[in-house]
Formats: sequence, structure tokens, C-alpha cells
Amino acid sequence: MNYYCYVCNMGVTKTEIFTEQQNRVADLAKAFAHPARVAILQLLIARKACVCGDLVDELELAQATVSQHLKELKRIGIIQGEINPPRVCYCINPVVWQEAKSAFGGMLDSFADISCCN
Amino acid sequence: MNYYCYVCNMGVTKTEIFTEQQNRVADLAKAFAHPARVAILQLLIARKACVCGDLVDELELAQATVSQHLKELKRIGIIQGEINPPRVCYCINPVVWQEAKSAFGGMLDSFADISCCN
DNA sequence: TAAATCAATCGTAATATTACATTATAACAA
DNA sequence: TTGTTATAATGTAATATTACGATTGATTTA
Repeated sequence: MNYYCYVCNMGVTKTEIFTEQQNRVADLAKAFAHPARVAILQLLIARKACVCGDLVDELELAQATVSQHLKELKRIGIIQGEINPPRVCYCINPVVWQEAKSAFGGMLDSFADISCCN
Repeated sequence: MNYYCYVCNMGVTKTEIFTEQQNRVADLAKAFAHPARVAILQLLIARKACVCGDLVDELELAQATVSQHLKELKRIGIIQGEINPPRVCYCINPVVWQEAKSAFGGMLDSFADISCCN
């Protein structure tokens, strides 16, 4: 993928003009930027253990769609999957979850309630 | 907008099958889900005051693009703009910022480091 | 071996997002 | 009134995302 037009930049996020940190925050935020992914993360936490395809039963989404969201969450790194045939068990990746905590925490705490136009 | 195909649901987020809270978290996360918006929010915080179109100078993005990101941030509610002709000053909306803090905080703290596949 | 199960992948269809040039608007200054 | 300045809105082009049916592959069970 990513065979895009080199003449214009339309529709393409210009990652190179932002800092590493800004791009990472944006990526971590994407894990939470779709209600289905929020629901998946909440289910994984509530179960305190790996869940597999019952995510499909809980959510009113097709198996292919759930799988696609899981793939995105894995790409970001916030969840990990363990193959346990014929199932695959998913759970939160504690290291990346901690990273998200720091990243959002740092960002959110940097605002000290001082706005000019209150 | 939103004149989409009623037969299929392709490409359309099925907001109705998720809770109010899940949809709101997802929406708030969108404020941080693009590096340009992260950069804009960081600039607004660093200045401790409203900034106008110098955002365009700071970021290597066209004015129209910055304006579009500001519009999205305003839609979410996390920033507010005060018209001060011919400028518009933007700043963080403290109420919504606090909402984001609670929402992400609640979500992030709900995971207690217990994963089955560590 | 054959059937069943589960999840990933592929293909496709549609909307959403990102980016920018251009145009419009609104206020002030000359 | 006319010009200047700053911002918003519009139009357009391209990629990204979301969703799902169908297929594939891997493994277990009968």
C-alpha cells in the first residue's frame, strides 16, 4: 500500500513535518478513536483475561470487521494476541497501555486551566 | 452530508450499536488522533493564550488545512474560538478538556495490569 | 480421512478524512 | 468607496477507514 500521488499530497497525512512524539500520540489516540475499538478494549479489560471470537457475539459487527479492528489495535501495539488453536486470545499489552497512560497523561496535565477566553 | 447508501452500511460507522459513552470517548480521542491536531493543541497550551493564524506559520500546512483541523476541534468542543475581528482567537475549552481527562483517565485506569498472556 | 471450528485475509463498496487552491466574507484603514 | 488583512467556506483530488460476504488456512474432533 501507499502507492500514492507524488505530485499532490491530497488525503495524505504529512507525518514527516511533525515530531516523533506527536505522531505517536496520534497513533495511540487512534486506538480509542472508534467506538468499536473502545468497546473491544473495554471487553478485554472487563474479562481480566483473553477473549477470542465471542467479541463477535458481544458486538453487533461481522467477524471480518472485528478482525480488522483487532489488526489495527495490534499494529498500534496496545493489544497482543496469543494463538491457542483453533482460537486466538487477545489481551491488553501492559507496556503499551502504560505508554498510552504517560502520553495522554502528559498531554492532558500540561493544560493548567488558563485560557484567555473563558 | 451523510447522504449514504441505505442498503449497505459500507464505510459507515454504526454509532447506534454503541453506548453514548463509547461514542463520546471515540469522538474525544479524534481530537488527538492526528499529529496536526496534537500540534495545534500543544501550541494553544504553550501560549497560555489564544493564537490566531500564526498557527499557520508554525505548522507547515496550508491555511485551509489548519482551518479545517480547527473546525474539527471546535466540533468536538475541545477548543473554543472568540471572534476579535479581523482575527479569531482560539483556546482550550476547560470544561471539555476536563471531560477528556475524566474519560481517558477512567478508561486508562480501568486496566489493572492483569493480562493472561503476559 | 472428513467435518467442524475459528480467525485471518481478500475483494469490494461505500463514506470519511486530509490537503490545498481559490473564493468569499468581514472589519478596519486610508 | 477602495484596499488590506485575517479567517472561513467551497470545490476538488486523493488516500484512509469502515464494513461485510466469501474464501482460505490451520487445528481439533469425530
